[in-house]
Amino acid sequence: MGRHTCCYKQKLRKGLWSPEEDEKLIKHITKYGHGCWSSVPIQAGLQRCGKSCRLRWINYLRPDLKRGSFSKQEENLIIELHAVLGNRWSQIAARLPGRTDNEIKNFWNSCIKKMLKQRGIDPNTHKPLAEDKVGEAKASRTSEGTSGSVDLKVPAAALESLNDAARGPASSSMPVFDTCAVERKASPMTKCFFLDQFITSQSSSDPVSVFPLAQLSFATDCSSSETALADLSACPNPLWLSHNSRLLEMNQDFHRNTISTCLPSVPTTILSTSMDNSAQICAGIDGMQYSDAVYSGNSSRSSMNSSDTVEMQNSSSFHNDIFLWPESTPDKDAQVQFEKEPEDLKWSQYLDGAFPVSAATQSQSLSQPLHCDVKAESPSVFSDLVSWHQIQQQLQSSDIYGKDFQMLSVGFGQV
DNA sequence: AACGAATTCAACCGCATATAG
DNA sequence: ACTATATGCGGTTGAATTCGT
Repeated sequence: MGRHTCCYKQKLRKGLWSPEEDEKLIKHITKYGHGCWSSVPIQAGLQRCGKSCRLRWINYLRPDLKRGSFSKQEENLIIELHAVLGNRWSQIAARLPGRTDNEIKNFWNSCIKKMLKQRGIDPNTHKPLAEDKVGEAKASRTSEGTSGSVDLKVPAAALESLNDAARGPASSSMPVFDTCAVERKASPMTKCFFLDQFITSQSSSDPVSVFPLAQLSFATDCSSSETALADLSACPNPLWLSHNSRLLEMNQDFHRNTISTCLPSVPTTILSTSMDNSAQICAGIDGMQYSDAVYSGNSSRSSMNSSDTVEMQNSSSFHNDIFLWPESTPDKDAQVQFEKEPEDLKWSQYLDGAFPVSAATQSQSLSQPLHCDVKAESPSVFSDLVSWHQIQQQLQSSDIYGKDFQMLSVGFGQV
């Protein structure tokens, strides 16, 4: 345990990487992939430990990094996610395409923390600083009375910000979330569950439908989809939150169906179950207009390979932090892209920016923590996506599903 | 222009967990 | 089951850069 064995070896360079070292590492990974990180420095002729190579690649050299300053949306998302996840930077990073955990962590520590303090918000608790002290005292009193209570990190600040957003001009019909209601629901038995990806639709004739498009992501204190699901099964009163902490009012049918439909999912499965069950899993969400399908997620590493991730970059837009459906149809370039086998894509070409990757597709295919993107061992998702395209085309030609279908395609990954 | 303070951010460290043998 | 090794994560450090005087 502890320090990596290669770190004990002599003559290993430390400190900043030189351009020559970067070049060696890029060339090596471009040509061979990283494989076993501990062997990378030897094979690449670098006087570094594998760990250092990995870090350099992940945080600086990999081509799908966004770089540049954080957008307002990203900033808000980080704050909301932090309210739920705490300092789980890797999980937060998984929901911010092109950003690394290190980058987000630095941004949090250098900028957001300061900003929140200036606004009178405790960056740790996400509550107003003055109120926080009262809350602490209250918490200590209640904890004396309730042993073994669940540490429910209900994102009060996030909900506050959502309420602010909901009060905005673009969201007159948005639900105004009642933070008190959340607290009421937050009995010791309550747990929060998150859907990585779902879609809502609303028409005059149909009730709002919710399609749980991806796997159950995580619970506040669960390590995997499986444990989250086990918890969900045992939890009588779960709180459903979207990836960015939005509170979802779900009825019991939704809970039951989610258990049966949300587990390790591949795109075709998602499609079929979601489409088949869409009528059954209508949930009681009133007036919900946004979609959280903007970021997908593959937080469940146990069930999905990172290269299987279907990540969507919004070609849509936010207004007042509310997701707006795109008017345009899916990007045809992106479709062409996915119809190619990943093996056809030369990594070196990618590094050179040679092959045509639309902005949307770029983050789709490469937004998740790398290392798998280089290996490109699992083309299954691509074939699934081809199927998806075929179905999509059929459905579009039939013109039956109209806007719902458009929503689905957007949520599915803007393919 | 020069200096020190503040800030940023790449990289390191140590630990926990996963995996292979 | 146990041990050694590999990987990933979050906290921390410190060099480089920016800012203020």
